[in-house]
Amino acid sequence: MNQEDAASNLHDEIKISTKEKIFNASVDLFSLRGFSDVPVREIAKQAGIREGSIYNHYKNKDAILDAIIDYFKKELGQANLPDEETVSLMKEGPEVFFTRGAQIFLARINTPQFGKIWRLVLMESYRNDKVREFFKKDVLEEPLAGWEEVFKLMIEKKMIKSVNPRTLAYEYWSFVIFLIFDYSILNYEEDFESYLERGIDKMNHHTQLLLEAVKIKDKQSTLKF
Amino acid sequence: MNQEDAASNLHDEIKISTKEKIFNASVDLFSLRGFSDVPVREIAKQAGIREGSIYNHYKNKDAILDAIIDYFKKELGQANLPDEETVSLMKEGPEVFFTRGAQIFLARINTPQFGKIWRLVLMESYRNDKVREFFKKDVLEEPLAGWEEVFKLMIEKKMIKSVNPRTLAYEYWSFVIFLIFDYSILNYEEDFESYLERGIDKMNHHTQLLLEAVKIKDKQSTLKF
DNA sequence: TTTTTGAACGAACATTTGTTCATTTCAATG
DNA sequence: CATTGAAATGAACAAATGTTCGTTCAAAAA
Repeated sequence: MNQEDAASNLHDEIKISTKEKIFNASVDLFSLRGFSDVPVREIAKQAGIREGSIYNHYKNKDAILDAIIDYFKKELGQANLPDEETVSLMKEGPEVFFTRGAQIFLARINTPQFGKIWRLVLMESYRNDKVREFFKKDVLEEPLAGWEEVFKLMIEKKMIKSVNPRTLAYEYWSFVIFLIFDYSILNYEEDFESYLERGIDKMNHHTQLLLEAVKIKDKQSTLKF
Repeated sequence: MNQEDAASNLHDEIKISTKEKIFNASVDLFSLRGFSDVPVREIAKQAGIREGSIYNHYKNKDAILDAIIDYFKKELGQANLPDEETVSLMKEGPEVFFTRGAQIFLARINTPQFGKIWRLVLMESYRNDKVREFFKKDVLEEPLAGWEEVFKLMIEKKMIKSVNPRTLAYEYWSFVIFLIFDYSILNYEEDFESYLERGIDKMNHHTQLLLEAVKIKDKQSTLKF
């Protein structure tokens, strides 16, 4: 326990409501073993209550999953850069734009909860219609459209060659999704934070290669990896 | 029913054993709703038998999943190009190599069963240790190592710039995995065959962009998309 | 035809599941 | 202190689950 936690326990005790305990226990268990493989009784046990109490706070088991997805959706929406910042960051040139942009984005989603819920979302997208719809819309389609705009703008500003911006958006975002996927299946036992650190390196490699393919200058730069 | 099927039914009637019926029903149901959400009774129903009969052919429910994975592993292993062909195909130049290589590979895995089992593998990699190990080893690590060798060879032959072959393998294969992932979550209701057709286009776009970044010639080719 | 053998059957079993509800607990309010 | 209302309890329930097993069936072997 670090100093801050100790202090807050002594003087400023943080009350975790029963509802939050249920929520947190569910995130832990669902993300590890999947929604349908976790009995309500086990959620209660992990939350330190009895199974009946859960129904004082959530209509049923499904409502817990719904709440988790809603929470994630909200948090994810707040992690995006506002448009003005996007435009001003672009003036620094494409390399800086992507490097800094990824840094800022990752810094905002860097909590252990996020790593767990990512895994949960990917898992349940296969079995739950609502989760799949969320994934399709909020994680794939909207970001893809956003990145398409970014690349279109870069082309207009002659920062990169005129290549179909849809293709570029796909190239960029599919790699992000792959990294999330890779984490969620193979590296979820690792700290989300330490995975993100390695992820940002991989992302930079990828972006550098992508820019190398679409850069306008004639001289070939030496790739540094 | 096409001519071939009709003919074989008339003269050369194909007997589907009960074990195969159970296997096929399980592939259908597991891939759609996930292993733990499919009751043994429903497998039996879909196979046209009673639940007790299943245990004449499989030790238990888990053994059915094991059998499916073993089957998939075997089939997937046979889909790879032998080394000699790889080397000879490489003489045609990188563009042809990737285009033809992808064509050949996809032609070999182009069965409806394959599409279903891909989805099943991705789903169960989250919940089943054996499936995850298969995925990690046979779907990620081994192909990555193989592609690293390919790129290393290309660099030695001065077909492409000297960029870390590991990075290039990762760039190439992660896109393949992304396509499989995309299919398994969002497009699994579509024909696997028709998805593969679109997939090969996307793959070619990706490869072309990747080669653009590592090609040796000074003149910049015009990307056709 | 009789015997044998393995598959199919389906009732039965013990567990486990999500959910309900009458009762108890307990802290805030009067 | 007494009252109140919300939260917690845990026994109980029906439904569903994976698996077992004595019996029936049918086709091959004798």
